[in-house]
Amino acid sequence: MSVSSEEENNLYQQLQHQLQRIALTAPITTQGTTCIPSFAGSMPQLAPPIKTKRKQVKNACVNCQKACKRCDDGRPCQRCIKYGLTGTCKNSIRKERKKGIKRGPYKRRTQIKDQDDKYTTSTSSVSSEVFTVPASYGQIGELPVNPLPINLPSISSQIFGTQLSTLDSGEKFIIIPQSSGGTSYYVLMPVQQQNQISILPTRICASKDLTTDLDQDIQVKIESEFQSGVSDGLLLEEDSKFAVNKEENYEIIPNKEKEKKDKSNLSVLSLVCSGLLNQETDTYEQANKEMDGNSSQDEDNESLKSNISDIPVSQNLVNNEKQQVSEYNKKNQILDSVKNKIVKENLEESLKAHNTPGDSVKNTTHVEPRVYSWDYHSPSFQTPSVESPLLFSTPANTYPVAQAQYVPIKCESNIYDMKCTRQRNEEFQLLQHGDSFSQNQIPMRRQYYEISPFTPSHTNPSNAYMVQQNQTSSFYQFRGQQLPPQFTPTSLSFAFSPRISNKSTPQSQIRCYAGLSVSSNGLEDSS
DNA sequence: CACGTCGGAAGTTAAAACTT
DNA sequence: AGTTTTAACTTCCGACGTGC
Repeated sequence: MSVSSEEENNLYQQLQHQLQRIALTAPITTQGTTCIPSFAGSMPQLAPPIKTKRKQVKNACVNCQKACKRCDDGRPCQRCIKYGLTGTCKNSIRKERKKGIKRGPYKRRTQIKDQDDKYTTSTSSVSSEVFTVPASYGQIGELPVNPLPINLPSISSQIFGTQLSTLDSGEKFIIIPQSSGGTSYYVLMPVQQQNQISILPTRICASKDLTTDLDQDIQVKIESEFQSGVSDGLLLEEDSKFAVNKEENYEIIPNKEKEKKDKSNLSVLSLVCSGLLNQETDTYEQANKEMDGNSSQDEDNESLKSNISDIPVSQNLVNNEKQQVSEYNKKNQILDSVKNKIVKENLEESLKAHNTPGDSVKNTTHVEPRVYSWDYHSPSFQTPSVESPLLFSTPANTYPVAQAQYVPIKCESNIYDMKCTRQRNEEFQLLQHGDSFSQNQIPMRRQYYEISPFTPSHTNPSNAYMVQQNQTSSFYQFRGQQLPPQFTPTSLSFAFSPRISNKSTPQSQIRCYAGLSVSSNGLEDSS
């Protein structure tokens, strides 16, 4: 089924209208996100309905081919009928593809492998395998899709397939399976961690363009030091939480020596060190604000800010990071001490190399301020953040490591209401694109991230899963106590799973979509 | 306004290259 | 043998020209 531009625009208008209705007006504070589209202070914006994947027939008729006009599968096709060319409306003959043409060695594979090495870690812990892939958000059906970077932890097969599982870290999650080989995903339920702040960001986005030679030099030196002097056991689980956006403009600092065979540990270390080098004080200030007002840390930040002009930027940040990392987990202390030592040594060396004689370090060191897209902290109730990945989806077979996805979710109740009403349901059905996709709808009536176990829908012939309305979930409870209501700026509306029932969907057509909305306080939009 | 032409962007797909 | 990458190949969008 093809959708004309006019129909497409109509659908877009409908969806935009729906989102306008369900959007709540509470302003949202962002943290300078650039990797993820910002929804701050406004209703969710759909991407303009301009670019959609063009549908075309496998084989145009000779007349349409000659005229370079749209054809259809019918013979005669509609265009030939219109112009009275039914007699000559036949499939065009396709040229046979040339054979025996030699190609050079593939290039992209090695590049991607390098990136994957940077983005992933080789630790065996389920909870620590986090990496980032671009997912999709935006509209339903054929409406535009934009990339949304999300964290996708790999998940071990022995626990995959259960409906409610607990990670080593104590976090609970549910599995949302897909039939027929589609990419299943899971929803990770944040566990409140009392008196503990997640210091290490689960991913770091640094602008590659701003990477300085100085930092790279330091990083490379650190790697070599670790390779020779640090045992594998120092590579801790928390380190592997570093992951980076796979988008082109947001990469972790590239290594100079990329082609080493066993890079896993070095990659982890590289990420850790890069994070330490790159983190900005402001980032922590924001993080601390999110973390429900840890006053002592706020003071520390103020102190750091006041002194920042007196200390070379990199060193200042490194020390700051080191201190916090140590607080975060004592297991990192050894690692940090070594890093710190190396960083200091290399910083001094680098500064000597970069400075002209007689200049002070402060005046001559040119360290560009890092541009952090966002800091994504482990989900917690202290940090409901607009930066949290809201929606998720990943094309099947595209990211083979990602069998599951790691997404804090709040579904807005309005979405559910929209689905319930007959009229809107019909609209929604219109928005479904042909038979290519099925629906995973995750309605929510509760105030928070709570989400009930998913069960297959018996009324829907596809592989859709819907929540059971009357079930009460224990998710988002901490030690048996219901968590108090609080502001939650994010929400999820829809998620579509690739593949549908017994229809074969080519890999190129496997896409997922979801809609975005914004809410506050879990209140329903009464309009 | 209808229709023809056509450059080239977008999409498809099969062979080559690569991995397991 | 299976998967991924690449590029040959096709479709058709959209700009433009022409004629009625």
